[in-house]
Amino acid sequence: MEKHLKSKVTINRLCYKGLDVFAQKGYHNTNLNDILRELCLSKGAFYHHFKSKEDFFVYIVQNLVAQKIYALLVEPLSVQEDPLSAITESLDRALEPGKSNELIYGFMLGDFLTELDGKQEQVSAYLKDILQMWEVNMIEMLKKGKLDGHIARHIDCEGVAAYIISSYLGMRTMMMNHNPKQAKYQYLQQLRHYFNSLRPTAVRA
Amino acid sequence: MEKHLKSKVTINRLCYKGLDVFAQKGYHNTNLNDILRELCLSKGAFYHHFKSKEDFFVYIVQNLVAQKIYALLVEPLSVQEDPLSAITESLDRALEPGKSNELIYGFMLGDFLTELDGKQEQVSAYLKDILQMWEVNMIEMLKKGKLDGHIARHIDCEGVAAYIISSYLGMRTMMMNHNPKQAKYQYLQQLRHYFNSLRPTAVRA
DNA sequence: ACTTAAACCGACCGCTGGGTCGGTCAGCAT
DNA sequence: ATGCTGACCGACCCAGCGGTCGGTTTAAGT
Repeated sequence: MEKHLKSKVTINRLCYKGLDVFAQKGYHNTNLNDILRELCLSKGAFYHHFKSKEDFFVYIVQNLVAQKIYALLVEPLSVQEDPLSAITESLDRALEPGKSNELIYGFMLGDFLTELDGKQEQVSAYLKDILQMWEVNMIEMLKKGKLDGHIARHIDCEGVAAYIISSYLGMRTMMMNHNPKQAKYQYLQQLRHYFNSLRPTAVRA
Repeated sequence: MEKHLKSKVTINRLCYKGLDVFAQKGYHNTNLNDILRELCLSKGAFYHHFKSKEDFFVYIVQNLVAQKIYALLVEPLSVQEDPLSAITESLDRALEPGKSNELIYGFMLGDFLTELDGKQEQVSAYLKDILQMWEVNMIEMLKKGKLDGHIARHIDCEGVAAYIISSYLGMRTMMMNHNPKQAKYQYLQQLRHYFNSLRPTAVRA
């Protein structure tokens, strides 16, 4: 195989495995040796491609997590006219339990932020950026929805976006005690109730 | 001072400082040496009273966190007839930024659960218990409120409780990027919107 | 074929931090 | 006085893990 390609393949293997392990065990609890052993790679291979564990993590966040969040939670917001429906559907899709290895990307942001806040300011800045990207896009869409008559005029779009994201991030912690499928169903149900309270009274379902 | 009393004092100092540091830096990021140095105590003193770091943490969770959660978030639910008002007020009070050292106890549960899940099953079991105590009490009160006509009959109380707690836990992550006072205000505002959607239509504000 | 450099190996380093252990000292009982 | 016990000290131990570095293999250029 070409060297260039081989390098790419190795980096990819490292990143996907890294994402997997980081998501499962958190940043501090994850050690490189475990990842390397599972991939049959050496310390040298790792430090040939990345200059530190932190660098590695940031690379993963920017290249895998950010893109997934965007594709799953940001981009779908603008394809529909009614922002509340768009949000509901995007979350529905994001919560769909895919193949076994599929990760629920949105959640990880919250987890990592919780773990790295305070310490590791560099890293958490990147995480915050991603969350904020989601938030500002949602606010934008909500405001647009207000103009189009999908949302009552007195509603505070910033507050709504923060509330939606909060509940989404928090659900992870709750889901650990419950059946995921049921939790998803319940969550979306309550989200719909909440959304109904945001609509102009004449349109309320 | 009597020996017995002196021991209690030391344990108390350790626990309160420990709670403080754990809440700020998380479990893994907290090291005993820092705590000990700040209290001018030695390793020996610590391991005379606690058999491990984990033991120490569990002791704190069971003795300080659980009680505070109960007093702040569980007990107040039953003093009022309308559960939705009771919940709003308890969260309002829980989110009130008290004295500088006051901790927002509810949040920590979510943080620790997020950090310790997977690994450290013993510990996270205790944390889950506390969360569940909150949840089942809330469900109970919601069901009672339904009978009393404060909540619409078709509402799924389990789902509502999970949704409330989720949003509460998740708000911590969001609040890190925002002004806490404004975040609290926005949060309660949206909570009220949501609650309005749960009331019987005739009573809806 | 020879050179070069990237990809990779794995032994090693050093720090961090949980945990140990022998010792000291104060207070209390006999 | 004597002995005992519980509170506490702090030097030390050691495992884990991030990071280093000299060496080896392999693919590509000439």
